[in-house]
Amino acid sequence: MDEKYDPEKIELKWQSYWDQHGLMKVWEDPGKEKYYLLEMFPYPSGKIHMGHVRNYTIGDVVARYKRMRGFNVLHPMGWDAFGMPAENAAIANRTHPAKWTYENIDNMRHQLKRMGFSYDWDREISTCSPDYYRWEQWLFIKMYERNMVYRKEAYVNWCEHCQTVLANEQVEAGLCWRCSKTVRQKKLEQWFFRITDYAQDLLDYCDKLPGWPEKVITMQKNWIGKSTGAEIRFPIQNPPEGVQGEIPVFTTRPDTLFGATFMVLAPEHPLVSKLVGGTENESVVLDFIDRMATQDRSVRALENYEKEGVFTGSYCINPLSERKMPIYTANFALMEYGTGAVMSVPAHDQRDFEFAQKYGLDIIVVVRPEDRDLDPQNMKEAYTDDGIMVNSGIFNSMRNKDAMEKITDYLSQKGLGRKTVSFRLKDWGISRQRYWGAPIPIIHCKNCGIVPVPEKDLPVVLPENVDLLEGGKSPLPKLEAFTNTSCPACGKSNARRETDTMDTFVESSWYFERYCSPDCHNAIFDRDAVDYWMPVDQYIGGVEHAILHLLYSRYYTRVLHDMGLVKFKEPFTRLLTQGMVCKETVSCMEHGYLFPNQVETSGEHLNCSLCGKPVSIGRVEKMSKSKKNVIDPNVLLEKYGADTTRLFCLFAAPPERDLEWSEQGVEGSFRFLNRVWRFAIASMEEIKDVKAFDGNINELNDELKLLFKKTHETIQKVTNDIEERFHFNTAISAVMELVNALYAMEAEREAGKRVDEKHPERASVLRFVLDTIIILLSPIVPHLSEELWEKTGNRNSVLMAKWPSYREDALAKEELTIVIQVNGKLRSRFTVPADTQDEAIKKLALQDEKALKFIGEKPVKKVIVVKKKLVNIVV
RNA sequence: GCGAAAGUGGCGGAACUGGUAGACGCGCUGGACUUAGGAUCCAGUUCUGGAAACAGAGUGGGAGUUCAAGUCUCCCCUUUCGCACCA
Repeated sequence: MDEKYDPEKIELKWQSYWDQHGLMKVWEDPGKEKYYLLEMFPYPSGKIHMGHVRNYTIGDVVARYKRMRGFNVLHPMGWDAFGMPAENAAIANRTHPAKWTYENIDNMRHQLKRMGFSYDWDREISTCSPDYYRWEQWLFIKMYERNMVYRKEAYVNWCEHCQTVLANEQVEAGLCWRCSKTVRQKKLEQWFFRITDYAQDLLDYCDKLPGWPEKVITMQKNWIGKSTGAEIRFPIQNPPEGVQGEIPVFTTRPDTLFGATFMVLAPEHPLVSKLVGGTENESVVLDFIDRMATQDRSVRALENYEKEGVFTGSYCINPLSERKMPIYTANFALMEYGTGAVMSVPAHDQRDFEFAQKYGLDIIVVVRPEDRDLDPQNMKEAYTDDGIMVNSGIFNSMRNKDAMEKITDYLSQKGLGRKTVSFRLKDWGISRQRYWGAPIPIIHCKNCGIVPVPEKDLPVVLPENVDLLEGGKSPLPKLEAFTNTSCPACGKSNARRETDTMDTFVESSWYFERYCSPDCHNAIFDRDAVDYWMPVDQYIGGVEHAILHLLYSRYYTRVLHDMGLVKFKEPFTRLLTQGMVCKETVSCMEHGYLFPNQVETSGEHLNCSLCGKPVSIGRVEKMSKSKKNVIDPNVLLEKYGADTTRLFCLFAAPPERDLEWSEQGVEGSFRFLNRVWRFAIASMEEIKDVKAFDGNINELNDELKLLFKKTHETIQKVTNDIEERFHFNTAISAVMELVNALYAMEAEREAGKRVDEKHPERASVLRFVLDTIIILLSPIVPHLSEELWEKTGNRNSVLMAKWPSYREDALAKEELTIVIQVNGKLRSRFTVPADTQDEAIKKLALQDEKALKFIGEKPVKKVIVVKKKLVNIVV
């Protein structure tokens, strides 16, 4: 009976067993408490990588654990299947994005199944399927009806050569990634979601998400970026014909208004071209605007970016000081923030200060520190701290904090401004001029304007019979069979279908609701199912989605809530952001980065397999194809199997931290599983027909009693580690200790130290210990556990087993080790029966030989007794 | 620049509310079993001195609180991450 541990054999066996017996299927069961465990669904790029493996392993352990704790666990998986890589691959490989995507999905599904994850595959969804996106289109129309969607002009990265829009990551140093021509900012009519309507609510609820990592909450708050201040209107002096007479600005420092000496408009500000139209400044200004438009946004955001601007030739009037302020346009003013106009106060704002210095503009100090005066001539930088008001008319000598409010009040009374807030968060632009996405369900009619597609005509199916164009331009606008349509409102046939598709973040903003009833045909989801399952109890994914995906999902949930479709506002009760999977990089002088299999060992040295030269080991970095420090999960599966891979992912680091990949660590995990396997197989005969011990511990001898107690301690430790902190690494080491204890016991027996007869309860205790080890390990290494569970004579899948509880009596210590410190330093220790009183312990400690040695002649000043732990003698 | 997190053996990492620092694993050293083992089992492994008993030092650096500090407070250094012309 010396069966070897053969991971592949048993893993395939149990995967098909679970499948055939439908063990992973779930449905609503009002009699059971639900637990919705969700991992972020992947983009079907072709293969799963170690990041997925780690993410989904963590999730699977929790899902299986919660299930054994009696919860009705929803644990679904699907595909975030729209997006650009499919288009790129399609062009490169002369295939179709749909074909490419579905093939990838098949491959990745197969890989995930091979990992043994406990998904209910009947709930699988692909966002590129019309069954899915028709409800996204439906919701778009509902949002349109509620004025949650609107259209406005916005800038996109545009490559004139390829005639296409580019995503930010396709712009490399201001150039098109494909043709290396200059990318321009181009204005296009686009669709937007009014996420800013919810800015305040999204911010407020940040503090009502105790199950979220602090870090993510902070990132969300920063992203929403609320600031309080005032909107102030500056009249324009002699505005040209047909131009609004004033410039509204947003400022957080209304107290410095008297110090505003010039105005800066963003280059994109519509007023700029109007002000210079027909003037001598026109060509200079327009050149400047044009130059800014061709600049890559990332270049513009670079550190130490030189401030630069031009005078428009116009002036506006400071509403309080009545000073004539020149109007500039400059690169540091952003159209997206506030009103796109800045009242510049060089004395009290660093950017304005630098700009004023460069262009010789006036600096007026209006806030001075309490202990000194400021001389504008000699200032080296702006003074941005608090102080006392000066040069500010009736507000002089106030504290600037007080003046903020007073000035704002004064402005409101005079109708020159008002108190307001500004958010950094912008409305969500969802238009993509791309092919592989969900079509926006809108029809443009020459008579009726914008008309939503009627519900009965949904879905607007993305046509599959298209030729993708070199350069990445969407084929949709030229596809007449798609664009030509009749208007649903007036019936005229000269209407044109919208050809923009939706941002893929839209699909991922509600997929978790769709999982509740993935086959629902007559609604976006089944109301009862969503009421039962949602919200998600535990969401697990990478920090890279800490802002956009999570914020959009929170926003979408609010939209659904306000439409009365769901009862909750927050979709994810608890969030875990797992760390990255990292590995050292290896590179060769000649060949650059090397894949792990391009490195060969010769003696002590590591050499490049291409040229034989020695390689250098680089820093530990996130696994990435470009750095070649990747491990293919398939290779691990072949060599060690799914259980070892899972075990190592969990053991090497706690989930929220980065994990450093180590081949030797994987070996160690494999070795541990073999240890468990061998012990179980060796004990099989002995325990097969025996019931697990659950009797009076006093019936056991010392050896068995100790083992029995240790087992209960392990149950407690593992349960706490998983339940409270998801610290699987310490849970695993607790089980390792228990396994080591089993081996130690056998070693002692073999060494002949215990010649006494076998204790009558030995088999039953052993059975209890082994059953426990198998159950405790089963969420982590489910296949091995199933196999051993079966082999040791248990019935049913270990999935059906109940998570063990620990017996208080078995945890109770009989003896305590008391530590003796002298002046805080550890000097000695002794054991006492657990019920020894503090006074007695103190007495024993003061008699302790070693302790006395350190006390010597010195008088004892004080003795501190910490219950059940230690005695500190102060001399 | 602002904000957050983290610095513990040769390495990955333990140490719950201040109370035995280094669990568990890797690596290394020695031994056993073996034709052989890179398999397995056993023992050792923070550093310094010592054959050992034992003693001293020790959680990035420096101060402080405390009977007692990896853990709390202050200052500094380093690393990682996030934000960064946000008016």
